[in-house]
Amino acid sequence: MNKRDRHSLIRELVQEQIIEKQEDLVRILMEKGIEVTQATISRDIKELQLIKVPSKSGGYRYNLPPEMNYDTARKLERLLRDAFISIDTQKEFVLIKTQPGNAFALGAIIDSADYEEVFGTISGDDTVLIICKGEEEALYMQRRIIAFI
Amino acid sequence: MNKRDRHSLIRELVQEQIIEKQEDLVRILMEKGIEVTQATISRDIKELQLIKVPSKSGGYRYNLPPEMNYDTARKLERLLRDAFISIDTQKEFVLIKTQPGNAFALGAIIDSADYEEVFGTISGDDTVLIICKGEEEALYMQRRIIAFI
DNA sequence: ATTGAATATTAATTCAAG
DNA sequence: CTTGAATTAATATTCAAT
Repeated sequence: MNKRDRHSLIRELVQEQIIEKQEDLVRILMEKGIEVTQATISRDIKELQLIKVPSKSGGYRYNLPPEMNYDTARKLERLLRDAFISIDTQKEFVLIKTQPGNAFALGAIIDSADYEEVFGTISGDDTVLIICKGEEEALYMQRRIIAFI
Repeated sequence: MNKRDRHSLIRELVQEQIIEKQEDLVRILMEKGIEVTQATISRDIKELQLIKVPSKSGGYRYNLPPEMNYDTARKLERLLRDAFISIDTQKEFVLIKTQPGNAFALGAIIDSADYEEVFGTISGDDTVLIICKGEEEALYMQRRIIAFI
């Protein structure tokens, strides 16, 4: 099993079960016949940006990173509904056209949302260029943004 | 300085500065003339449910607990807009009246949101009773819920 | 109930090595 | 580039003491 697969397995596991510590993952993976050490899990957790959350019940639990928060999402939604004109992708780029004067704000929100898939954004007056990490990511971002409209 | 004050100071600090480890808090508090040990900070972090977030830039950072996520918030919003009839508080209780058949779903969402202020909920067919941890908390919950409508 | 000192446990990193 | 073994560092807990 390669790192990529292990990562997605870990993502699943932390959602399904209560993982209190890294050794729990080591053990569960071992039971599945995947041998890794705590060192690797520590690196995986860092790369996946999993967070360790103190739970109400007194223990700890690893979890997926928090989604975009409600306020940010609402802002994005409002802005897109108000000012969106068009969206298109080309290779690893997503180009969003907005009503004049709105692109900068849009770019700022997208930046702050800190999407894993995004390398960076450049905003003008009525255009935001999102530079993604690849073509696939650009298509994904396009879908995500369309979902807000 | 008592625990309550220290807690709110810590909340502020993690928002203002990048706290990479518990010792950072020990040091910062010390500079402010507040002497605490790492043991206490560890307990504080557990009680405040602060999370340790691996940052994009490679380090770690303590942060406030994640807000309710977008999907949950949207569900709550939709349900309240559809089915909300009234809300009232009495002591530590918040009573929400909904269109028949909707209270259970509403209770479930409020439960899943895991509000710090909430002790538990009881849902019937058209009524949700939220039992809060106190009177103040009930008023706060009322305000939060009204904000969604 | 809250805390610190000491300790135990857990997590991150270093340092080869594949 | 990815990993494990060993190590260091960080964090949680225990055990008084207040």
